[in-house]
Amino acid sequence: MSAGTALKLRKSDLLKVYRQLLKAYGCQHWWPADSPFEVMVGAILTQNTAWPNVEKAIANLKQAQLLSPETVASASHDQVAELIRPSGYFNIKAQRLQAFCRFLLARGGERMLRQEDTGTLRHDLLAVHGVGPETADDMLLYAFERPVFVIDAYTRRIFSRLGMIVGGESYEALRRGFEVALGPDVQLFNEYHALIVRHAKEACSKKPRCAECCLAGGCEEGGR
DNA sequence: ACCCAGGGTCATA
DNA sequence: TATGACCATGGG
Repeated sequence: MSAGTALKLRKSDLLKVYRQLLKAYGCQHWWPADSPFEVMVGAILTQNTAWPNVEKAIANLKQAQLLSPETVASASHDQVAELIRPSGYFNIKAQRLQAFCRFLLARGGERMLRQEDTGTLRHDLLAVHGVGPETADDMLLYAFERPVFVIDAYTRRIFSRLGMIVGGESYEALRRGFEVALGPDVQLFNEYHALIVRHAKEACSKKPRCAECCLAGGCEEGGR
């Protein structure tokens, strides 16, 4: 629902930050995956987990020929769990992965879901056990190519450090804030979030605050 | 030997 | 509504 006071973000400010990031890092070509289904799997596996661990898990699934909704859904819990072990939380995530694949199959597959409007699709994704706001939005933006702005811990840290948000806003408030300010733009949202992650991961992760940050307002800090 | 990572769910107050 | 516990591996 709408928060009492809608988050006020200026388009010019957001675009300024975007240009700084783009200039510093260049085009990121996200999401790192070979197919939309792989994007969705990655979105679940990367929950609170470092990406290199997810890559190992996905490689295991590929090697076992388990990178399709049908095969994941029909495999045993233990087999899936064992394959995705490197991504952490493997019991929970095996359950989530299989629940999601069952959902895909029950809906007639990815092709059918593509025909839903964005609002309906988002609602349906969120109804799957283990798919929360960020996971759903990763899927919507990077697998379904819908103009949904993804909010994650990095987004909160960077923009609160820049003084553009407080940081404690609800997920929905932030998402709507960015979407309203920028206007629907799949390519922009895609690149923007990719750049945010790139910056957060590699920029000033070792210093509390980076003086030569590519963002003029100052960098995020490493800790939580 | 810590700290933390591209979250989400569930139980309590 | 809002915290806290829990899930678990691997890199710094």
